[in-house]
Amino acid sequence: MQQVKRLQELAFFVSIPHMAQKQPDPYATLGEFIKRQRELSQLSLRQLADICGISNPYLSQIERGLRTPSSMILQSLAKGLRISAETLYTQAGILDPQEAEESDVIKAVMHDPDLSARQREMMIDMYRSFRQVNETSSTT
Amino acid sequence: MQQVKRLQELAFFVSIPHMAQKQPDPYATLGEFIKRQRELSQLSLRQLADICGISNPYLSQIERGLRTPSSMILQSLAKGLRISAETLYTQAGILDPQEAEESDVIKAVMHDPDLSARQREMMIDMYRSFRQVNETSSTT
DNA sequence: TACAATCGCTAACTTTTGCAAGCACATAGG
DNA sequence: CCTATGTGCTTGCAAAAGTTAGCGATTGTA
Repeated sequence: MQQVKRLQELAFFVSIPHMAQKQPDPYATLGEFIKRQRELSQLSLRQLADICGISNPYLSQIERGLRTPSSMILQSLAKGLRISAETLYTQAGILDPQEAEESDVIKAVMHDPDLSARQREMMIDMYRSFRQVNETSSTT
Repeated sequence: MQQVKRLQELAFFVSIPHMAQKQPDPYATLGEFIKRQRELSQLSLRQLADICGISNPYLSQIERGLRTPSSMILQSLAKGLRISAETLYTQAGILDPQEAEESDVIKAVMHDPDLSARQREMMIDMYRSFRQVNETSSTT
């Protein structure tokens, strides 16, 4: 139930510009980021909208943070802006940035679709324990 | 304009189960994949729905491919299933597969310089056990 | 048998997404 | 001056997303 609240907070953060002060990034909201990218590409709002196959009023609303675009629209925007979809998702606060910095083992475990959630958790715990043990024993 | 059509095709592909024959993956659709993950985690539909903060009928519809979840719902599902959001997006056909590079857990473990040989062995054993358990339990 | 709890699903509803039509403003060109 | 074409924005509206209430079926338990 409290997850709902977290979702709402995320939504709020994504769509409302002045909530962006949390991040040091000057283009913190998804909309601002997209607008910035569009302007860097010298594209007008309509041009980008046409390229992406979405309507121009809608793109306008996205840029101003009035609408939260769906996954597919976001994907389409990523293609239009020649940007990795992951970058866009990260900007939108949808993808975890720190995940990229995790160790390869953890990443691999997280990505393995053949393990259950519990099993993944166990393997990651195990891995972290090993790392910790090695840490302390080497500083002896 | 033809981008619109591509979007629709993607939507169709994502949501309609029997369109999934294109992929060799037996859990090709997002819904099937989520269901599989949920069952691996021994969670009932309602339990996962509660964890993710969404309604159970909606999760049911997602699993059956009747609804396309938004980015935020997908993210929430990823968290609930302890799986990388990227993996989920890739399954949904929203992220390119090569971007998410499903690196092998064993390979990652083998290459990790911070683990001892013994620790590597243990992790790989553990991983193999899990896989085997899942194998037998899914052939029910 | 009956009562309670859990499973997944259906139906009806509210909310949000995304679009078509059209507004106001600016820069030109005839 | 008047049309033309560009910019971004506002306004309803259809179609999806997502929720609440409740169904029938199953399981355990008294």
